[in-house]
Amino acid sequence: MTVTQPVPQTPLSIPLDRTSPVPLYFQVAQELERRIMTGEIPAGTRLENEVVLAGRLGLSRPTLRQAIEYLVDRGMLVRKRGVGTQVVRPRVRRPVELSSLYDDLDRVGEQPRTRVLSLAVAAAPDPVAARMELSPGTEVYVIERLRLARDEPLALMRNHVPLGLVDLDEERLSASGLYQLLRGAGVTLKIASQSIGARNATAAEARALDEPRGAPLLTMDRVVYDDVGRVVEVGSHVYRASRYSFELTLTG
Amino acid sequence: MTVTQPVPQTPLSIPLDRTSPVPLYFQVAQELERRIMTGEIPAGTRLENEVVLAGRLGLSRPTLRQAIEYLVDRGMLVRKRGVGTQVVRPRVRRPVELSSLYDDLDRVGEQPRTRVLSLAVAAAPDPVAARMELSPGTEVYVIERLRLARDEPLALMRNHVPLGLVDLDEERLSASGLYQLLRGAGVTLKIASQSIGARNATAAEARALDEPRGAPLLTMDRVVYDDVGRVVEVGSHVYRASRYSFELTLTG
DNA sequence: GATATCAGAATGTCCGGACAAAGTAACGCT
DNA sequence: AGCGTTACTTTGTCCGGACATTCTGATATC
Repeated sequence: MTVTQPVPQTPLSIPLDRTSPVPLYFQVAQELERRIMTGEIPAGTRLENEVVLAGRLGLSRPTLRQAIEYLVDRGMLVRKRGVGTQVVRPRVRRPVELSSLYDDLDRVGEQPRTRVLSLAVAAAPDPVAARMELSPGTEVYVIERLRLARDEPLALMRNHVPLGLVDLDEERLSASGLYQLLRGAGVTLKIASQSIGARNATAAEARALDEPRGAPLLTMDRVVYDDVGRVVEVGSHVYRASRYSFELTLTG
Repeated sequence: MTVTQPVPQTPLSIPLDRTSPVPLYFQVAQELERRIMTGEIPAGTRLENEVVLAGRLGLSRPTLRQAIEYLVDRGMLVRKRGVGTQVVRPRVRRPVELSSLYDDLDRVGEQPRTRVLSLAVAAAPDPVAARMELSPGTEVYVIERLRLARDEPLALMRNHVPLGLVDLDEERLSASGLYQLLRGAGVTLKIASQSIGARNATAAEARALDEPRGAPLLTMDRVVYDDVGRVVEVGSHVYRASRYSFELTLTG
């Protein structure tokens, strides 16, 4: 038989603030996440069983379970009935968030800039109207932008946004991302369904993106819904494959 | 002010089998999901409040909440404190699963076939070894396959699998997908981190995939971990962009 | 008439307890 | 020594209740 590896185990102690508006289960989850991320609790560690741990922290088992469940959902812990709860190797990236390219670049210090090529209110083309679940010919914002990072062109973006959600103007679109503006207008982005493909650049695209003719491009078509099921944005973007790729994390 | 749209509401009744090994909350969740998917409960419907509904179904509120939570996580319901729970427009696709191309094609009846181009045990190239968290030069399975759908070439796939997890041979790889074999060997695929990009085909790739020279290809690099954090597979694949795209759903 | 306050309704959090199911390991029998 | 059985540990499911927080709309006030 194989020798079972020693499984480190720590008697866990977490300070809780019962006067805080932050829920107790979330305080526990956050603190655990921090310790796992920093390596303070190394991968492979087995947590004490729920009953004991709840007792030690002065919490009820349901509350502690809620904290653990939160981390299991995020892929940081694994539970097995009859066995216990174990810390999984921390993964750098979270499951893809519903963020815009602008936010992504901004976060990693890539100095995003936007050049608004056109901004108009016009009838949505039929295929777009269909995806937006609007009757053909309904007027929507039509936005075409060029996104740059570190002053290098990165992507051509065409978006369609229904009227009435947010007031758009060139200045604001240049200063921040579309999603920031939507969120700022009280829209809660909830679900997006997207399709990622590839094709060669057209002559115009190659010119705009400073790529040679026939250069490979990544295409991304996305429909975004808010928390009440409305379509809030339809996007059709092309990225320079030489400078961009999609990173994502899947959980099973 | 805008006229608030009428919100349909249904007194809900779900038959429960308390002798079944299927948990009650899951019975409720499944039945609700079915009715939402079939349109029996249309989008926008507001559910009765949790207390009343739990009473009607003969369940406790925590149990009912567990069912609702499951569906909220899957993006089919939306909850708002002080307001209620509402049905979101059903989305065709679930958040991306950790499935292999073979399974995907099989499910939609695309008649997947695999031609094993080479299968060997060899030292992992350094970059691969690094991604697999193995010391340089460790021997692993090296697999090269051509995936066909409806007898048309679709993708070139190169995989690296550590030894000791599963015994691979050409026959079994031809008959099913790699992930099926791994799962069959008791490996629980848990988390994958992947990167999707694009580039032009090399001459050899173009030939194998029946594409013209310089055709755009989608590239996908993936590292898959199991439930105890081991790397179980590293894949580096190229797809014909003319015949394939990645579909995925994000939730925020 | 506009604003502030208040009551009602709904979900969010938390507790304590009970039994079931699954996996592990020790035990006892052959 | 090998094998099946049993006991134990641990998570999974379920119940009932209590109070907090947030949102909506009606009421009262200025």
